Amino acid sequence: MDDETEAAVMAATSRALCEHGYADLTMQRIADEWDKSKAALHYHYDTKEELLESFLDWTIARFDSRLACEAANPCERLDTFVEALFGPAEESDGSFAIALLAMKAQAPHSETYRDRLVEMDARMRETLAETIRDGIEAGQFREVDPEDTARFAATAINGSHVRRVALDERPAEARRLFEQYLDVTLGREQTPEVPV
Amino acid sequence: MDDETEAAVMAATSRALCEHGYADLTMQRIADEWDKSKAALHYHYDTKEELLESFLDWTIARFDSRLACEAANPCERLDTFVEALFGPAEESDGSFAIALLAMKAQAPHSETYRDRLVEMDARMRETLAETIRDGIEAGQFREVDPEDTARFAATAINGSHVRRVALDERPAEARRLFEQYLDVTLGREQTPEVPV
DNA sequence: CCTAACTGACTAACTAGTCAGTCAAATAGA
DNA sequence: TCTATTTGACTGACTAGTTAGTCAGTTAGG
Repeated sequence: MDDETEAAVMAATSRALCEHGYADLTMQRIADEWDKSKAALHYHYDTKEELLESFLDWTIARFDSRLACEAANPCERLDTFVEALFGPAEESDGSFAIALLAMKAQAPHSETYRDRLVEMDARMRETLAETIRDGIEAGQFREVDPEDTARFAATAINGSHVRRVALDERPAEARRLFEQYLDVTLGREQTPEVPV
Repeated sequence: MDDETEAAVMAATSRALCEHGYADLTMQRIADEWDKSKAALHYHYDTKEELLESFLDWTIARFDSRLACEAANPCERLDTFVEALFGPAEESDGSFAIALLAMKAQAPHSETYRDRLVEMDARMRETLAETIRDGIEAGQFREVDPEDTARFAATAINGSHVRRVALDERPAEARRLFEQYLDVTLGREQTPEVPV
């Protein structure tokens, strides 16, 4: 199966999942979004389970690639991070967040899902912790515990994610508070007078 | 329908939802957990949708009652809050968190769910903001913005909740970081030297 | 002509919801 | 008080519709 076909199926799955939700996600609906028959779907993926695992992999890969940043400056790297998580792409679309939360909610019932989400989280935290370590070493950030700070930041990101999906809260609001938290905690910029 | 019956059905729904997940939650499975027939369920609740809306109401009511605290001291009220969210009940059980996240993930596809979750969140944030306001007035907390701080705290709580369900992370870990955040942000206790 | 990609029609299993009838306990009538 | 009737809670069997997955056969390109 070529990459183009895979991408088309994954995009169709994403659309179907956003429109109908995980509970009402059927092979027929994915096929409809793909504009092919249900049997064509089964030609490429033996079972629904197999398709959905591929979809989780694809989703995580997209997430990883968005977070990738080669900048040397820790501050800059953090900005890219925030931009990837709360930027205009997230603001307008939201399908990514909806699909990902659907699978997070399914994690307690699927070891496969859970394992991959744990891996994805570990990678994100490691990226964050490393950036914080570098920032401290460069004298740009305060001397916080990098692992703890990364974990709490990840928790805040997870929280923003749920709120965006479950409460339909604007990512811009979450972004403002998250950046404020980073500024205060890491001692970036000028005014830690009245922190939040 | 008496309260006892309702409680039994709600508990059965909770068990079925935790065991099978929202996607595989059927009237038959709820009935099995209740040890009654599927028809008995339809005798009390006309449709599955009606039953699940009742279940969300019941879940939110349980959440609210857990957060209730009459203490006058803001610090104490905050402690009760943390205890209710991360305490031993949450540590051992987890069914509450799993069920709630299942419905949060479903929110984009159900206005009813979304409305109720938004209300529940507003109540939680208002409780937090008021406690913070009182704490500032009493000179116990730093002069932070109560609404912003409450919103970010709520986001961190939401995040801990997802991590507990999706990543199977221990609540005790989340609690430690959350309390550290509160201590530093609100200026509780002694050492804001090396904040996280 | 061969093969990869695909279709439409099919099946077996499962779904929400219905319905006629059961049964015990409450209620009413004498 | 004894009996007749009603009522609320429930059951097992049923229906109509939907689901994942199969399969024989079609089609287009090399």
